[in-house]
Amino acid sequence: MLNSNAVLYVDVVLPLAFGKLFTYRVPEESRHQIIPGIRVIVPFGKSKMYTALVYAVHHNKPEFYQAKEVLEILDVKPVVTETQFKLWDWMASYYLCTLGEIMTAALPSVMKLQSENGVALNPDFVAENVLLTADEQLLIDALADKKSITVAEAGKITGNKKGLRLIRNMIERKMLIPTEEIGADFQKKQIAYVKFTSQAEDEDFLQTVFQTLEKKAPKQLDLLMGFMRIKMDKGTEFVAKSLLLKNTDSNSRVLQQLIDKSVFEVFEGEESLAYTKKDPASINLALSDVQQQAFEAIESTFAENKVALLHGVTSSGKTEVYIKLMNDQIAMGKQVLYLLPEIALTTQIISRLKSHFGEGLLVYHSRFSSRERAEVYTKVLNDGEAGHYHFPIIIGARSAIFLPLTNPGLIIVDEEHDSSYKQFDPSPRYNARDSAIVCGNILNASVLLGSATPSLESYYNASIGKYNLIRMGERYGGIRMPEIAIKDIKEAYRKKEMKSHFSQTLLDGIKLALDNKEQVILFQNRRGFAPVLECKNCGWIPQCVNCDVSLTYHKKLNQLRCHYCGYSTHPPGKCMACGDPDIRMKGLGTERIEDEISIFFPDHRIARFDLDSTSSKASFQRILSGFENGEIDILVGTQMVTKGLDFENVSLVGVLNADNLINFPDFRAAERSYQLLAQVSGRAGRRSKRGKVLIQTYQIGHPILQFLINNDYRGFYNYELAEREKFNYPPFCRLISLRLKLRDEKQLDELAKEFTKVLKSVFGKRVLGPVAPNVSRIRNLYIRNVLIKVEKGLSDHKVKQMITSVTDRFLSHPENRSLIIHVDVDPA
DNA sequence: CCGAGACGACCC
DNA sequence: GGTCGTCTCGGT
Repeated sequence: MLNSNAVLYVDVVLPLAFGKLFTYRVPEESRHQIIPGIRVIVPFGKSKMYTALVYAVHHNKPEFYQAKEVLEILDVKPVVTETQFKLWDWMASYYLCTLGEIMTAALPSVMKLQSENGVALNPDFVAENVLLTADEQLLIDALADKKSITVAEAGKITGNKKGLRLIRNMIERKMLIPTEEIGADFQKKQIAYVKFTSQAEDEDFLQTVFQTLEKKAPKQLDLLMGFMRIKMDKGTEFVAKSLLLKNTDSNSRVLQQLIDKSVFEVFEGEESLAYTKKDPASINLALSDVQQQAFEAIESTFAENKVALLHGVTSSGKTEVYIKLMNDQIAMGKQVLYLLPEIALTTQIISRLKSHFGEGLLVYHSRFSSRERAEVYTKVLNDGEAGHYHFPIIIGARSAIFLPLTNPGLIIVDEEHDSSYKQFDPSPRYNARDSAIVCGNILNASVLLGSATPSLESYYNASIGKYNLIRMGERYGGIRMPEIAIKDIKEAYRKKEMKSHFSQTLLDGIKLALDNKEQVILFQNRRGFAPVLECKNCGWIPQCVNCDVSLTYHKKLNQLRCHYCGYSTHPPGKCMACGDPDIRMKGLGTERIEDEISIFFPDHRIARFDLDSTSSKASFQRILSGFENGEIDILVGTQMVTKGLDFENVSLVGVLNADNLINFPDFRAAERSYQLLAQVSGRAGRRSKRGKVLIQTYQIGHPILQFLINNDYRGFYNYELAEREKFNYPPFCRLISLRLKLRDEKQLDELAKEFTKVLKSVFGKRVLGPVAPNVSRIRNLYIRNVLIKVEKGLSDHKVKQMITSVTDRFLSHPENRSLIIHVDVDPA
């Protein structure tokens, strides 16, 4: 129990990779404001301040050091709830990371400003009474006309590297106060709305306007009628200007004329006003029989407190089922978290959900700025007062699992097989799908995993009864599964049927589709133009200077680029090894396909959809809507085209080379290939016509491809499960991967061997390696991997404890200090 | 005798 | 993970 007058201390989480909490003293005057979950500013080290998170409040004076004092309290109520901390604790112990790393991942960066913290002049400070140093005077002068500066700027102004120390001192002496961005309201995105003037509310006035317009200005009349129609539909007094103009096919000149006539007025308002919230009861979703059955099976699964795995083929109409489930949760006054892979979060799916849930939908993903994310975060945090949610539906990518939900009834993880749910770097290396299940347990929410191609783990869990499996085996509305054909390119080459990288069959197929005014997707899982340049004479291949990979040639930029560290250079005019000018391009990237296909179809519009062509938010959207609107005939893309996009008019999907997928040296290669190819195939086909998929490969007999042709997920599952059992891989064991990094390769090899030896002394033959990974150097750090295969049934907690103690002990030896060890639990 | 770079302890 | 103190080495 907290005593009312003894000194208070707080244990705080710092947004750093520290495994422990830090204890600070709470100033007497702040004692009543301190509760777990709020943020505070604390001094750290000799010259730094951090936004820290209060984890615990207590009276235990630290024995071995003098606790520093909390400088500032930033929140009135917790920004991290008790249940969130439970999830954080689980993550930290399961994924072997620190709370600080989780804090860094969980809170939008504007909520944890550090040395970028701003400071302002304390209005209560009276300069006359104090003797200022030159630096202090400089800062105070600077603040006189700038209102606030960041700590970093302060350092520059004073030319003093110890800007933070100076500022900390000045804060302690009440000269300055830290400015805090959050709470000082975010700039809400404003858009223009149109509404009637008060004059136009009058029936008679409106009648007159109608009469005048009818004769002279039909365009204005259309706009007016359109306005009234939308207003009626939405049940609001105002309509977003952009929406009005778009829906009435009008323009701002016409609108201006009506404004001049005092019919309309325009005002600026928050963007979210544009959507009206609908009464869930009013949403009448007509589910098909299959959908209805799935819906009911899911509901009864939830009643059993089990996880539901919805296996629905592409276009089976899973989304309708989701919407129905969401609706029910809203009706019960609960929240729903809907997770999707990042690149599946397109406007397509968002606007579809917005049309159902209106302003009740919040979106959260990494294409948002930190500020926008903080806005969503606080909205979720403050929502749900008096048991009512303004934003019951929250849709987001991986990191949305960290949002401060208070009463979720349901968490949906769509495309649950997608490997982007797993964070690779930096730590926390968590899997949002698995975390969602834990989160569901903590918050007492049901969890639904959905996929057309479930991960082996999830399907296995369903087969042993841990999850309930719900199948939706047909495509919605009678659309047939696409016809998948395999083209043997080895034979095609032999018969000279290949034109550059396209078989004649593929070219014919494309031509047919285009002739029918249908669209084509060409899939190649590699970006750039040609993966490598190679000297014809000596075989020299340009390599990255920082990483152990060959550079990829990008034609448009005329650059050689490293896809790992971003290094770029000009392509050499001649071989750097032997001087021979004959340098050839080898291999195949999306850019080259885009280039070459335009030679065969010069009159058609071709676009490319990959990481390079979509780097900006705008270009991403431009290409998507261009394809949607039929302005693009052929879309060439990497796996980006496979995620969550529904294109009505695509009749042919071509996979240029399935081999580099299938042959990827990883135990998940087969699973990934199947998933990727099934997903990309799912883009083909539409209501009236069966879609076609043509896969070019050297290995026509590969079992994966056979299962794919027959749309036989179960066959694939059984085949792959047997492989996993044979070689002891998940789901038959748990994997923990350790990545060792060091600048010096020779030393790394020695340390890696040494480390593995220690590890083996504890884990025996569960330890494999060390091995140099495919890419064995990134950003000048050499890498070695060690893998631990832990059989099921072994105490997870103990295993992790042992790993931690082994690594800590190993790193505590002075000669091993520079070694970096990254632990990756359940690597993707 | 000084400055630059390397290294390791410590951060509450 | 970053910073700061300390140490060493090479320069004059």
